[in-house]
Amino acid sequence: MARGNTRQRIQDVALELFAEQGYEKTSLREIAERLDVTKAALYYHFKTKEDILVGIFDDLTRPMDELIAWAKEQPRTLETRRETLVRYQAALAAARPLFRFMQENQAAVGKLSIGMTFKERMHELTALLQDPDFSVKDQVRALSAIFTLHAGTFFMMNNVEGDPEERQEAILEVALDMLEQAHEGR
Amino acid sequence: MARGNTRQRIQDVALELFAEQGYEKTSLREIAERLDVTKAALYYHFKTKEDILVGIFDDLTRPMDELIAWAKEQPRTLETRRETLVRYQAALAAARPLFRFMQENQAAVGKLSIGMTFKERMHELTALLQDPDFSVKDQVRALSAIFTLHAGTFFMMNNVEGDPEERQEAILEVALDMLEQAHEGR
Amino acid sequence: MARGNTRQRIQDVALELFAEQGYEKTSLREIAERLDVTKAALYYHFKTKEDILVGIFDDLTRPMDELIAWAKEQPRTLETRRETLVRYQAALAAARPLFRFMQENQAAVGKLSIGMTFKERMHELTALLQDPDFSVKDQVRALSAIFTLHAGTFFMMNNVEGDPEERQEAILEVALDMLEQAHEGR
Amino acid sequence: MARGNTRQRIQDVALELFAEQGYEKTSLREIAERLDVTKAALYYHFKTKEDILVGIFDDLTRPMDELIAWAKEQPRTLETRRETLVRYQAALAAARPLFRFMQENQAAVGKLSIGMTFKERMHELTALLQDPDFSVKDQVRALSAIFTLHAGTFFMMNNVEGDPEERQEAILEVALDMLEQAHEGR
DNA sequence: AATGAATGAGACTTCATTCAT
DNA sequence: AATGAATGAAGTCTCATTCAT
Repeated sequence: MARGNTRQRIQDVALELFAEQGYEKTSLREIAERLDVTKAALYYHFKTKEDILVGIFDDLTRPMDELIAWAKEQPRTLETRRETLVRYQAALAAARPLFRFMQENQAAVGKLSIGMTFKERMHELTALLQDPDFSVKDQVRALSAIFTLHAGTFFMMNNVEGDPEERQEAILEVALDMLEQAHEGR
Repeated sequence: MARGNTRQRIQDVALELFAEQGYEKTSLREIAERLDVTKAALYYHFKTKEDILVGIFDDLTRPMDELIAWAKEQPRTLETRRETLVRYQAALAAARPLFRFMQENQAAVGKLSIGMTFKERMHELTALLQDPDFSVKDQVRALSAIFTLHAGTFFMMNNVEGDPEERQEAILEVALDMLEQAHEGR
Repeated sequence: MARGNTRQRIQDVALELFAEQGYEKTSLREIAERLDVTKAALYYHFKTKEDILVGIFDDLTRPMDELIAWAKEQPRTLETRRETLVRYQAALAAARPLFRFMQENQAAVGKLSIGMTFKERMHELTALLQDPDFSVKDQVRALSAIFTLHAGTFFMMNNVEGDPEERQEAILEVALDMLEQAHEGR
Repeated sequence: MARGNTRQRIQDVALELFAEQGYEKTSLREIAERLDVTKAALYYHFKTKEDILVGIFDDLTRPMDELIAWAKEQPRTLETRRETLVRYQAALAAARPLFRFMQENQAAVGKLSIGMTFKERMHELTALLQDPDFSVKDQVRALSAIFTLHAGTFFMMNNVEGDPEERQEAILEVALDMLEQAHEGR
């Protein structure tokens, strides 16, 4: 019935299942069944299982890539870094299943060709928050700012009170505080 | 020939491989080969593959359980919480492969019977750092202190300069700072 | 090459082997080899080993079901019951491998989901031969009529002389005699 | 605690399980567990799994062997045959689990070295009921007498009313009637 | 009289993948 | 754009059996 969008639908369902059960634990049979297609149909659209994952990454990491590209062109100021955190939190919220998947499947995906790409991205991003004259402690602070956003988005849900929006705001504030403290050098 | 310690050796090798490649990706054949035993021998010592994992958990989460037990008996003061963080970092370092494994295999392990148990432990631990009159932001700070330790132990290695000890010290300092800020209510 | 009939061929070969060696003793490898297919091919057509058996039952018990259905609609007279025995002997001959299999594999099959279904069928069939005012002895006679057919079809081959047809006739006669004696109440 | 009778206990438990689940489906682990011994202990008393079965047969078929031996020495009269049936029903009742097991596991046991032995026994027994000048129909009758006892002991329980003793009596009566009819040649 | 540890064979099952149609 | 049929490799697990102690 709906036609031409099958490729997209495969990716959607796949990501959902990968995030829920892990990449290894999710079989193509499951994906196909959920879409009411045969396994062979998946192979019309993707060359391998890994390819489905790569496709998802290509689509969903774009916001992050754009964020990195943008940040690289800005002056390395506190203000830029604040904005980077703000945007990163938004990216996290937007591509939540992808990030959740990546956080929970590092081991499984580690050896796929995309794995490195992701770690590289993380590395680039965190590097942008660092300043040449940060002390070790300040470097930790800057990094921790990023991870506060991560942990906040994925783990705090059940451990902290407050309505979601209030919580998200608080998380961002804490992350920004850490960034600032790194810059204050104290 | 080697006698009596086979069970332990299985657990050691298994954890190593699970951490390296993920639980799903690691086959019993691999574990057996590495130990130069047959697969059937594994089944003499453990009823299922999952059982191997459970065995590992039972052994390695003891330090964490003891930490929680200890913290529960202390007065809920800043001083107790500082000490909790200090000890937690040590526990993290001691059971590093286990924690690395858990961090990277949440999806795969999520549905095993141990999953919940671990999340419960985390919940209890983080709850001990919280104070009834913390603002939402302070709650985030307290939680972030724990995750700073985690991220510091597992992700910072390649992203922050300095020799390992210096780094560990810096990480702990940052975590303690966050805890203090939560208590200062600022 | 051969096409479309694989499912049927699997069932045929499986029943043959099950009857010959028993259900437990027959491995899927054996079935596959005899068909010159891979084991995996079996799983394309049947979800489990048990499923193969269920498929066979569904197909081969139909004659018996039809016999029961037919008998239920008839008046409960001696004449109907005579006809029931006649038809049952024919059904027995037609689905001989199935019945032989069931007779020899009761233990193995007892716990499969079909087991009960079969016992129920037998129960229904034997009930149709009983009359409300039969004495206990006459009830035994009616039941024995059925079992004479069974025993006759499967055990007498080597124990009784005469050519097969003559034997089958004699078996039926004896069974009918017993039925009549039950009705005569003597 | 109880000592020296382990061999017997193994046989008892084994027969129980074999009868219940079939020979193939019953594992030595199960038997050992039920006895609270290790599998290796079974091997102290029996050389193989099949050996356990052979042991059971050797013990429990004795009554049947004695019955056959006795019958062989008697004159081939109707009276002897009546007595043979009476004694056979008693033997059936006494060694019920064994017979039930044999009836339900023919396929599985068929190839064991004992299998033939049992069929031979049955053959000898049924032969003793036959007379040289029986018509085919009378041969069937004589055979059916035996199978009436079998069916009566194992299948009629739920299909015929009356208290057990009454039922057993009726079964025997029917079997004897058949035998007599064979002799009457009608 | 029995155990603890281990093995080799083989069972059922699932998976990603292919290819003619 | 997709299916039906099949495969080869591999996985988890169970079993009967052995043997030093």
